[in-house]
Amino acid sequence: MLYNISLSPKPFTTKITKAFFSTTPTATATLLLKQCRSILQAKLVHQHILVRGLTHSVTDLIAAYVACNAPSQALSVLQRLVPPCSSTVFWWNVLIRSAVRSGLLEDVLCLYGRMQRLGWKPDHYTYPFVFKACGELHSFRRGASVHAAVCVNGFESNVFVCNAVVAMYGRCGASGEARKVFDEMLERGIGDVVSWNSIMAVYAQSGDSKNAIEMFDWMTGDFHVRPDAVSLVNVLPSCASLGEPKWGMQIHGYAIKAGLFEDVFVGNAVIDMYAKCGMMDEANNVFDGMKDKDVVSWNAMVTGYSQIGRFENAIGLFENMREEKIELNVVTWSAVIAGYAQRGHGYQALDVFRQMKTCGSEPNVVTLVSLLSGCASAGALIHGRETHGYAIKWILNLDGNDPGNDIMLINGLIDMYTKCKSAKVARMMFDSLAAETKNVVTWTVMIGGYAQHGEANEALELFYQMLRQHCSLKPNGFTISCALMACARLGALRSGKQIHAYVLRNQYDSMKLFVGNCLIDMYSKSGDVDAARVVFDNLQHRNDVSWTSLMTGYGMHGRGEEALQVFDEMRRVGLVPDAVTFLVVLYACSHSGMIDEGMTYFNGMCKDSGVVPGPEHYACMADLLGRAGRLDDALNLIKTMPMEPTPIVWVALLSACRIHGNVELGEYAADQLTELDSENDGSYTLLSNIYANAKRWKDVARIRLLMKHTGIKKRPGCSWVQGKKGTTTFFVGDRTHPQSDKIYDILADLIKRIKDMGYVPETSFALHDVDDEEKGDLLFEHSEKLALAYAILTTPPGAPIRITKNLRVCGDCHTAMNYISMIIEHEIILRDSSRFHHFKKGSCSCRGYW
DNA sequence: ATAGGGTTAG
Repeated sequence: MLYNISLSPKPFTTKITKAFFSTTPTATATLLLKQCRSILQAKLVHQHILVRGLTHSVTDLIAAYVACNAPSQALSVLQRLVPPCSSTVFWWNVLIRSAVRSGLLEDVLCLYGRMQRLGWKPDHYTYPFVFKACGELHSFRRGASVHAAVCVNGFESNVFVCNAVVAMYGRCGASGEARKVFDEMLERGIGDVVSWNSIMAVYAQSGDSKNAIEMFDWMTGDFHVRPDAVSLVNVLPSCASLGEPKWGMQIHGYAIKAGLFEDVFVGNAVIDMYAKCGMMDEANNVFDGMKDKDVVSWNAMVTGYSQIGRFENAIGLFENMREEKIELNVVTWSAVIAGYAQRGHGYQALDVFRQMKTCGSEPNVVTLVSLLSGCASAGALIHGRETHGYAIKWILNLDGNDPGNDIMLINGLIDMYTKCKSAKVARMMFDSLAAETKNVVTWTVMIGGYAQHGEANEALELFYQMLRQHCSLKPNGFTISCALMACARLGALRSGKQIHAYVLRNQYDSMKLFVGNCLIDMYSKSGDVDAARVVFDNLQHRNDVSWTSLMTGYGMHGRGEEALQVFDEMRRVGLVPDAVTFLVVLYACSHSGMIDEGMTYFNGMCKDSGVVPGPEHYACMADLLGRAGRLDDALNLIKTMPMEPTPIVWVALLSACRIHGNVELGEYAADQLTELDSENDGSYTLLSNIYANAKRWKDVARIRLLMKHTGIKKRPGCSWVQGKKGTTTFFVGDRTHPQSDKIYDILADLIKRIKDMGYVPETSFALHDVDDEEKGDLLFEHSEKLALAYAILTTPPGAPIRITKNLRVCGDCHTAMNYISMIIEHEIILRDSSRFHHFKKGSCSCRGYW
């Protein structure tokens, strides 16, 4: 609080100054004050005035202190003056203005209060400054009370004051109040072009593009007010955010006609408008035609190209800027870094960052945050850490940092660490933050990080914690999407439904499509595809993701016919299938044994829809043919691939070999995988199982040794049971559950009973070379069997049992569950990594296609 | 008054 310091100069005692001032009269004091260039000089003269009692010089004294940038000294003089005193309000205004300019907003309000307590009335100069401060402080309460004072003191007919009121309400997020004041101005006939600009800015900043444009339309139409450059620059961003260029083009034309286009600000705003509408050719025309370009013009072009994915053009322009020696600023660098980051090229982003530092440009928060997102998408932990270090240095070197910047950086860091598989580090950062520091994004990146990282349980727990602890911090659409993603992973139908209810109770209008699609995905993957259908049918707007999510749901449930119906419907409404859509269609066929249909779609996708099959599509076909036992056809198809087969293709063939016990082809596929340096733990397990099935124990041992040597560990199988109180997790051979003994007892009893019914353990699904008896035991410790026993223990009779497994369900478990479903009072709904298995009285919905 | 940044779906 610079302005509260009340300083009286201490007596000055050097001989020289005494000698210098001893003969100076009042007039000389005034003259000297005008020449003061430092606080020290002003203080000397001040001292002299006090000693000599030259009271007439006080206004000059205040002026001198203001000129020497010593507002607190000026204030201390000012405060001793008593009204009426000519020109004093002027000096209060000068001080208030300097406080506004230095960003000392609270001081502005203090000065405003103090001047009134000392008996001065603010005037039409004072109020705009005070409103500016209220606006920047986003303090509606204080702004409104000053507005009331304006009305009481009869300033509501002053156009400057009223314009400031409009802007203040806008900054406080009260566009309705702003509009009221604006309308009153129009009624009084005192509105000017600045008033129109102000109300347009209010709407533009609150994201109300329609109203912003409507105001522009009225202004130029019914009211015949000539817009100036500011009007255009205010309204153009709103045209862009409508996503269609109709209004923007009109205003572009208007700017040319009105001769406002020479203004570099207008040109830049037009470029930006076209760029945001994705019309880079138009933007380029404007850019080429501009006489004066500045760095903003270039940057708008660079980011425009970068954001529509024409990154080569963006980089080209960037190179041009360097050639033409345009001074690159921090925005330019950040935009290029962000461009690389968005395309997942984290390493190039880092490289540009290094160049930036060599060029002597200082990075800011935006640069660092962009860089972090690049590291995140590249999974580059080491570079992420380097950036972390830089961020710490950067924060420490900063004075007067905006706290909003800190949290931005921290959010970026948390996101980077979760995406670089360091969820623990991320969580430590998250936990070390004070509750009031965290914002919605902080929670969302942490929840989303867990959800995507396979720790979906943690994600849901954190989400519920957020709901419980932070009534003031509401989850936004992103948060909801992340939480639903976690439910989808776990197959947590109950939690998913709760979140669905939460969505219905709270308004998530702006995010309807995203949240809706996540709900479809959640219901599909949690075993209730019919609920997914209801959500789908109730969506007002659907996009390709909505359709494919629903198809995935039908596909996972083996309801291939319905999936294909959805596909037809999707094309009927005019949506064009893309690579992902076809992948989903092919999987639906594969899971339902619709081999001919799958072949037809695969063969026609390029011809009919122009989608060239990629390795994923070939992998899916290998899966489809392989499951059906047509292993040679699968191999032949792989051989016709126009590109090198990727690991997933060989894995598909290998798993088909596992199902059909083809050792020779399996070895071939495994060899191909080794050649590709693929570190797929699943492929070793598959090959080992193939050998075990053929009773080639030496080879089983060899694989086991190989895995040991290369340090590849089998990803532990893991199953989740959905219960009333949430999710319970079981790993292979898990004995950590408090009711573990009971669980194993139940399981042993079940196995005994189904053995009597004819169940024979399929020991080839056990990984190790041990005698048959023991292998049986290992099989019984598979996580899905433990989960089933626990579910039987805790589920009320008649209620369905829902289990989700992280890997594919093992063949033995599948058989066992089929038997078990005959002797228990529950249906078993098991979801594994690829599809649903709905066991009901001894039969499974997958009909052998799994 | 114009340009850049962190979180979401198949």
